[in-house]
Amino acid sequence: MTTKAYEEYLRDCPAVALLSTISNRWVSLAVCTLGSHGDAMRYNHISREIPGVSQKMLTQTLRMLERDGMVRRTVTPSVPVRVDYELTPLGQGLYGLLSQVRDWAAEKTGEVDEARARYDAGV
Amino acid sequence: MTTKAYEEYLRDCPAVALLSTISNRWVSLAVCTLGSHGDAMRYNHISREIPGVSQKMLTQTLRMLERDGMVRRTVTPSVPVRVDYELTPLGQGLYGLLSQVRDWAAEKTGEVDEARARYDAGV
DNA sequence: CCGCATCCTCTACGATACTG
DNA sequence: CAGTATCGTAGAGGATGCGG
Repeated sequence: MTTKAYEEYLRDCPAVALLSTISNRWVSLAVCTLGSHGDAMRYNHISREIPGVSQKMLTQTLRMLERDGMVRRTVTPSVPVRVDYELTPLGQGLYGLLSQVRDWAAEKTGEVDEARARYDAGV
Repeated sequence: MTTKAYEEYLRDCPAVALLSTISNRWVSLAVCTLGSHGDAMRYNHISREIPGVSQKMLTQTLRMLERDGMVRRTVTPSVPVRVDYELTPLGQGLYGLLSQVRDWAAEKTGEVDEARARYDAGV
C-alpha cells in the first residue's frame, strides 16, 4: 500500500522518487539490454534477450521508459508493423551507470555466494 | 509467478540474478542511507532516514543485505539491546555505484519531468 | 508483428499485536 | 530498542485471446 509518510518522502524528494522507479529489475534489464546492443532493437528482439519476461511487463516497462524520456519508440507502419526501441541520450547516461552495476554484479557473484553459504551455515 | 524461462535465466546467469536482487527500491535506499552516513547506524536511525518504510521491509532488506555480505550487523547485548548496521567493503563497493545512480537521478529529475509532461500532453 | 484488454493468481507489503 | 508473528489487502505480474 505504501504509507502516507513514504508518499510524502517521494513528493518532497524527487531524486529518491526517480531512484525508486529506476531500481526495478525490468527497468535495469531493459536498459542494459538496449544499451549493450548499441543501436535500435525491435520488440521481439528485446524480449528474446530477456528470457521469461512477459509481454505485458516488457511493454509496460518500455512505455514507462519512453514516457520518462529514456527510450525512443519508432513505429514503421509497414505490414506487419515494425517497432524499434533505442536509448535516448538520457537513457544512455543511465546505461553508463547501470552497466557498471551489472559488471560489478558479475564480478562479485562468487563473493556473494560465499557470504550466503556462510550465513546459511552459521544459523 | 515468474515464468520457468525466467527462472532458468537467473540460474544460468548469476550476474543477472544478482542485478535483479539489487534492483529493488528498499535495497538501494538502505545501501544509500548507510553509505552516505559513513559509519555504523542503529536500526531506528536508519528507519528515520527512510520515511515511511515499514519495520517489516526494513528488517527484511537489512537481513538480505547481511546474508549477501553487503552489511555487517552488530548486536550489543545491553538493556535495551543495541543493534548497529554498517556496510562491509563489498557493500561499500555497491554504494559507490548506487550513489552515482542517486546523484544522476537528482541531476536529471527536471529533464525526466519535462519528458513526462511532453508525453502526457502528446497523448 | 506488436500490443492492448481481460481475468486471475500470487506475493509483496503494511497494520497490528506481542516479546526479550 | 529491535525485533518476530500473524493476518489482510492492493497491486505486481502471468495467461490467454483479440485486433490493426
